[in-house]
Amino acid sequence: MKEISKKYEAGKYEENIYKLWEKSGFFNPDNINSKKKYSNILPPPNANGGLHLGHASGYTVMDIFGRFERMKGKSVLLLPGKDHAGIQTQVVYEKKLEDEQGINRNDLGRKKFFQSIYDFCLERANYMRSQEKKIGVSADWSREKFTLDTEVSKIAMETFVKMHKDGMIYQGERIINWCPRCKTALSDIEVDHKTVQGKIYFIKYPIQNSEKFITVATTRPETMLGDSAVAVNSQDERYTKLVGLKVILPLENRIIPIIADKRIDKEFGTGAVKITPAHDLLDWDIGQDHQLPIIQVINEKAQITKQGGKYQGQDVLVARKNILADLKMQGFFEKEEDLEINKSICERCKETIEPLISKQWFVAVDAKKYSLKKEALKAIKNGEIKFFPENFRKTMIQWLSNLHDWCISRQIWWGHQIPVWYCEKCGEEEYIVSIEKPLACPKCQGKKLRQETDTFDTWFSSGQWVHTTLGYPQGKDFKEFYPTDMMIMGRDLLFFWASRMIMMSLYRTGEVPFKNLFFTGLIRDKLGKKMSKSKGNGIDPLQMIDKYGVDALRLSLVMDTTPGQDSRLYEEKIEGFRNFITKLWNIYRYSTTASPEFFLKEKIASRDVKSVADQWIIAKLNETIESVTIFMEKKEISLAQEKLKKFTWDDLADWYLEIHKIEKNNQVLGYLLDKILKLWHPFTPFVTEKIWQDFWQGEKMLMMEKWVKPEKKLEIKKAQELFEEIKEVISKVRNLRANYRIDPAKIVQAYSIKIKEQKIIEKLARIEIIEKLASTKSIQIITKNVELSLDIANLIDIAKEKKRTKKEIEQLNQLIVKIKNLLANKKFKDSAPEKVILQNQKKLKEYQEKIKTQKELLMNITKF
RNA sequence: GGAUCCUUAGCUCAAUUGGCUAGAGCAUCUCGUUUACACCGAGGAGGUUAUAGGUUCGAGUCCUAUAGGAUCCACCA
Repeated sequence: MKEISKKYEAGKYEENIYKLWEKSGFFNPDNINSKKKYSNILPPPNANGGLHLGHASGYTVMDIFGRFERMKGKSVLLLPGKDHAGIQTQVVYEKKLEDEQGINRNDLGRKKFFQSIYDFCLERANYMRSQEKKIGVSADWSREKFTLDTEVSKIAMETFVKMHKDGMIYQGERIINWCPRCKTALSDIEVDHKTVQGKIYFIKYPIQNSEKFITVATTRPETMLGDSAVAVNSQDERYTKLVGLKVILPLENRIIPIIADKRIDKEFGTGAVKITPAHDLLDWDIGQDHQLPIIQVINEKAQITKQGGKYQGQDVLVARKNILADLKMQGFFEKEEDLEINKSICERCKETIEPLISKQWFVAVDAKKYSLKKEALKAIKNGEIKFFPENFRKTMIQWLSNLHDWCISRQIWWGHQIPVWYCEKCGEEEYIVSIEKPLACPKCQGKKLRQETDTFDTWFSSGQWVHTTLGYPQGKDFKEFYPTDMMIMGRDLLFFWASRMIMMSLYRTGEVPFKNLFFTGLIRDKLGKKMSKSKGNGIDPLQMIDKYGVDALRLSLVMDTTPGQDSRLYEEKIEGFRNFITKLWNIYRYSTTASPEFFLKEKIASRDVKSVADQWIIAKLNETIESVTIFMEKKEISLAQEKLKKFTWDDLADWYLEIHKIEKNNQVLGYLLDKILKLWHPFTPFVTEKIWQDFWQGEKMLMMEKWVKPEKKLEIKKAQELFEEIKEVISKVRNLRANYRIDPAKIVQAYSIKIKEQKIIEKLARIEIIEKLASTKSIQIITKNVELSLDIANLIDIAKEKKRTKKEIEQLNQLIVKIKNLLANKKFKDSAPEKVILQNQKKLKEYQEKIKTQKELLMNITKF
């Protein structure tokens, strides 16, 4: 006989099993002959990265649904890809260049720099791909895409051209978030905020032709070089007289007005604010409304410009120090106070953001001809997309409602260069939007054209991921799989990505990109902290796979989780699921070692279901299949798994297998094993396929088996109740034995006037039923179909048993009163559903029976 | 300032959307014999579901308020 190891050695089989699946070709939907389609475009991870737990949990969910749908007979497409991740990758790569070669991007030049990142990403992508395969994702690798692939980017570029035609693109000098380290503009969403301890400075601005001052408060005194006004709240009585007067800007001696604006907070600082339109977002708005001059005093390297006079060339922080010193010397400095400041930082490199005026490209999100914002809102409000969790819909609606125009140009090299061309003769005022380089300038026929150097925001292309990867508009995949069924992502991508995909795909294709949008939560550590490299509290999924196997990791990532809700992960948890995998393995091991002729059974006949236990377990199985299927369809993975686990461990392993040792029925056992392998496969694909292959030897593959259905014909209701009763009797005996330390090896003698399933009760409760008991005293266990008298009266504490029984009677009495009252209540009868009423009636009967037997028992003990 | 989520056993989480005596796992305690499994089995202890009200025949679940925690968005001159 074949040796099977006691434990499932995951590492030994995983690679080969994945190869088996891959070789079969069924990851590719073209090889599945089915009219029913299911598609999920996988979110592309950053090509430069490595696999972390966030990816692992996402992929697990995607794969679970993918495998489930495939087993339901659909032609399933899970389309994988990689994202060039513009700024992030450039930041990483520049650091690498600096560290390894001591050079920067300018040393290489744009072309070489681009090419070398490209090569780097390609190499990393290979690595990343092998890691993704380890998770078990059943993705079609032959369709793998990269955001910079020509066919993908072409479609994304065409969107820009179309948007331009539709009047949704404009170029403008506006205030934007500038990262001095990345040297690029950022959209609002790419800016993070961080509270830091800082100072607020009070500076006196002298009023023209007066001895008086107006004091302004600022956290950034260096920007005063670019002030073009002082503003107060229009309702602020302290200052109404001053509005319209002029002040002399200290250090610069420029004359600027005092203006009134309702956006100024009276309570904050002195209620008077210096206005620097070039370096503050709110000041920019106020400056626009009051037509104030814009004076740029900070440049793109965060240094003072020529406009800043004697401070020119100084870094902002140096300039701040010098300016404060000069103000003090000249008597304009009033005081400083500590203040918590909410600093804007670059999401990617954490550098302090400088708001600057800069010429950038924008997408109008609410243009006349087509409103990205309104169309997306309409679709979402119409319920064209199902959200998991549902309340994220509201969050999305709110965010979209407040959406501002989107700055899409970045001054980095790693990305899609914007398809705009300038004529060298005509200058920047004239530009041509075209994917191909135009032959000549349409105005002057000049041939010297150069392309815009800016690149697109990464989200401009990844926001089109669904329809570009499917080859909109003519692609076969687009026609077959769009709109896709499912999209799964981390909840942090709700605004960044989900919203943009909805807007842009709707704009291009007229349809939403996906019908279901499922969010995973963040994976936190045991203490609920975010995992991060710097804290060193991260868990490496690959290490966990090596140690516990992928199936265990997959379970630990999705079980006990709720969509969109953060969850905690730690090794003990993974270990627990590894233990379950071992249990599954041992169910298989028992089945084959106990009966060498054992085999999996797809179908069995009613006559094969013989004993009460058989009937009971089949009924349990049916119930499990039913609810697991329903839960899966409702996308309740966690509940499905819980139900399955309970059946597998409690019902099958702990009860049915034990009974199988007493009364073997390999037909039923083979049938059960066939079913649980299929049910578990989406969740734990490796171990189930391994067991399956051991039986079928390559004849067929579990991955392609059909999802199971309950066989109601095999079910007999009566047996269920009886078996539950047998279980209860056995538990009661075990309970008594444990309570009174009766040696587990001791076979307790018992007498019975009424018994069913004698052999099972005898074996599992470790008792022996004999003709006549030696002792006249005995402890009784009474149920509907069983009456046992156990010869253990001399071993137990009678007083204690009496007390326990009395307590139970009391409890039952309370329950009975409660239910009786409920059933007597007219309102309850009128309004409660039929099902609930029946349930309660049944319950009442049960309690009444129980209380009867308990009373008998008490009487019996009292005799002693 | 606006919004969302969370608070259930010592710990981590459930509870099929308002209906069975609120369930699991881990940890803990007691005991371990069997034709799979000690990564195991049997049994026990552990709960006023954060607090206070309300709606309801019925509330962990719905509403209101309070407290604590988390997150997101906006603003902070």
